[in-house]
Amino acid sequence: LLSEKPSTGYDIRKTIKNELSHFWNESYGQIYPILNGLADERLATRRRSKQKGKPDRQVYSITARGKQVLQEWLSDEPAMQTERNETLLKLLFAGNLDVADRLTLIEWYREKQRELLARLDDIELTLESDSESDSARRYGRLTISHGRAEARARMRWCDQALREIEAEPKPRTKRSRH
Amino acid sequence: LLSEKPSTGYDIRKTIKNELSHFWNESYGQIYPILNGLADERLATRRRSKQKGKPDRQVYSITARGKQVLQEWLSDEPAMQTERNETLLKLLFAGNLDVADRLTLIEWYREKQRELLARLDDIELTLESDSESDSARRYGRLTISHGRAEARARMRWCDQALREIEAEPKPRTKRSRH
DNA sequence: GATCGCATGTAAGTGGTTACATGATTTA
DNA sequence: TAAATCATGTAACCACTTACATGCGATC
Repeated sequence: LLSEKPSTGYDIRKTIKNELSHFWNESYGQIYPILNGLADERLATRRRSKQKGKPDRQVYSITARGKQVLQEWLSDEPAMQTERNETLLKLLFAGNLDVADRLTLIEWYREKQRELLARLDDIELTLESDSESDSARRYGRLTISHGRAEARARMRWCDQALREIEAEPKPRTKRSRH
Repeated sequence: LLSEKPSTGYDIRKTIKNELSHFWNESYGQIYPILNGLADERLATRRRSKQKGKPDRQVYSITARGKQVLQEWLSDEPAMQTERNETLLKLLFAGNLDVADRLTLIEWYREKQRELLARLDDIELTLESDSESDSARRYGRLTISHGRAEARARMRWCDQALREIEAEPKPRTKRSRH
């Protein structure tokens, strides 16, 4: 983010929350120590900026060396994140639940995707107004369309899953005969 | 997994790798201490089983209390995982790369989705032959179709992204005039 | 003779969140 | 007057991976 503009830890957190939260997140507990580390390694410089009535700001700017290291990192193959989907994990063991709870699980997941789509609309607006560079705006739009494609695919899957669960053959258990 | 059948840590790792790796992963460093913890909390019992020529197996079985705790966990709303996609993160700053490297990034991602689809075919076969219960097989199939829906959506997005990047207006930089 | 599968585990390190501490100003 | 926003940071804790240690038997 410093390659776009000099920022404080607080700024960075805000940007991530407003514009990147559909595919990335960092907490203060990560951001502040990392910025310190960047300064130690001379990948960024720090400048204290005084304000009236507000705490001092620590403004970090990327250095030439920082830009170089960034470019090297960008050229490396991305590390694939370990996929984790707790909904699917629960679904796999849904045999331990009754049918109503299985449906609730999928409906909950579907609702989350709907919420994500709504949030993507907000992020898109922020992105169009706040992006520093043309390329950040252009590629930001692509991250949005990626999010939408995934969310829509998941919603369609939910619809299919709901139909299948509703159509499940009722197993005649010992209990059901009473 | 113990609700399906009694298993050792080694078994569990294998099952996760062969049947759940498209949406979940655990390493030995997690599994063995967790199984120990389950036994401590009386959610599972441990039985040492001797073998000829092979190390002893520690076989864990779920207890009644374990089944109850499992059902409670299944009934809770899933905790949504923090989404992280390093490809999108790199894409957002792709303005620092030349156009060829931007295309390479998306092509790499597309290839990963193709590989995932191939792996899903393998997982499906394992699942059909190895699943313990009917419901595990039925819901296992649903996790596969979820994976396919996501992978296909991402591939279509890649195709779109590649077209857009190729069609980008060439910015007339100072360097390009030489 | 090398490597793979079986089998259990630990130690060190990394990555990450949450809660806390502090405190002024602005907004509801 | 309660709360949100601005602003920086740390400590405690949790989650997770990687590498290591051990060792037999089977396969290539």
